[in-house]
Amino acid sequence: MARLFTTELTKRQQQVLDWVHAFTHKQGFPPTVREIGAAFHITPRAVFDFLKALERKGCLKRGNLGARSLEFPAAQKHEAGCERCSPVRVVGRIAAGKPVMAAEDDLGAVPVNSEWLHGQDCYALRVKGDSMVDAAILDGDWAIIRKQDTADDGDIVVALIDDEATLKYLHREPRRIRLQPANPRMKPLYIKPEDLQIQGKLIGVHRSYDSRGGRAR
Amino acid sequence: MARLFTTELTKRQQQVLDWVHAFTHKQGFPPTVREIGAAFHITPRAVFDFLKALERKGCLKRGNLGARSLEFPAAQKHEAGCERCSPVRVVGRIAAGKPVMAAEDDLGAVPVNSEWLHGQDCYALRVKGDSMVDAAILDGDWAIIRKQDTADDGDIVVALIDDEATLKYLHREPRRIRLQPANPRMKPLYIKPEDLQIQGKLIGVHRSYDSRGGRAR
DNA sequence: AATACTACTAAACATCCGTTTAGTATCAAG
DNA sequence: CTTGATACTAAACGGATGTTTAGTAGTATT
Repeated sequence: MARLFTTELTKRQQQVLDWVHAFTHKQGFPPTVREIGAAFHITPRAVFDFLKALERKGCLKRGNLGARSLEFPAAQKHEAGCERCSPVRVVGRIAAGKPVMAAEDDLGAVPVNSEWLHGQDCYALRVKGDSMVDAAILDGDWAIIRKQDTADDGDIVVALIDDEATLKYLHREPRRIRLQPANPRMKPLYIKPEDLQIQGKLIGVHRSYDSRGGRAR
Repeated sequence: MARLFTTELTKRQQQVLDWVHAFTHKQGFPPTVREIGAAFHITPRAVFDFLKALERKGCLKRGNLGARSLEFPAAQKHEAGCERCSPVRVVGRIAAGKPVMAAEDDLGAVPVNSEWLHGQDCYALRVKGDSMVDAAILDGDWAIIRKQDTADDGDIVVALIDDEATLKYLHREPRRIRLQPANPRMKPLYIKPEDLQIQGKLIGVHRSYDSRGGRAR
């Protein structure tokens, strides 16, 4: 083997990537291979090679939607948001067998009113299922969670049970903990106090009603 | 002259614009006319008409770079993974005899995910009462409203009745409009179609839980 | 010397793109 | 009744698009 796999970019690749980024930011959409080619006085085929190299190195993703279908992973830029809000990372989904606190899933961030956070470490989870409907928390809502390992009686908490995270009411009983769903068709979960693992406490809920025409994909 | 120039969008135009915004934000680049057409089951030519109408009304700009060259005015640049927020003015309370659209009450602003707004004129209302509990909207929640004077059947709207603003489900019936609360203990309100004054449509909900476990202020 | 990656050119291909031409139908205002 | 806007269909045009095939040349590592 001649050369090992690298994620390092060559000077030329960096120039191309920079230009593509600049174009995308200025125009609101990525350039075509010929637009890139024109900027560097090279043929479409040369650009094609650059894009493949940049994709292999994880700098962009070539979609399969034809013209201009370039996607850029993660956020490189965090521009002027408003002062009153902070981006809160979305770390996963709850109540459906998916673990929380897993490796960063690149699910983006949700802007939350800074006043709600009180400067503490928070994260967001996308709610799945309707175990909390009676608490006015619906499937698809974003639950804003403050990281803490204790909570008060009656709080809505994120609890970890068998590597599954669930959103439930916390109720302490004499010799056990009751994790109560807010859904009459669901039974409470009883666990031993020493098995209780609280991942955080619910401090807020965000919901979006998307008005979509046509068919959702 | 038959009809005066308007910047108001029709219901259908609004649906198309919403879909285009959603696509752009999700993909990082705008859709092609055929992608829009596929979503609404219409021909490219019909989409072309919509884009021209939306351009005339200032909702977007068709570039001259061929495929996907749509630009959106206002602040919103759609870069993948970069979510931002915009401050949305709080203009009052609802469902308790207080008028909306009153003089600025200096109730502050709520930061809302820009993704939800689609660059359109929105405002926030503090919910009072439990007329919408079954729709998972509680007393004290912030209702994020998009200003519009029409809505689809089944939408949750802000309707003005005798100078009072209420949040209700909109249902059109043969000779009347039914404004339905989401609370079994409350009766629907029937009004004549010509008396219906829609102030906006619910696009989002924000809720904050107090640190003591109860509800925020 | 062999291997692998970089950095390109030239020409071509099938497909996809925005747009055009030519219509149909509905609605509302003057 | 006309005008203008909305909301579409059907078929087609020319050009732009990503990609492929077939190369050349240079560099760096093994």
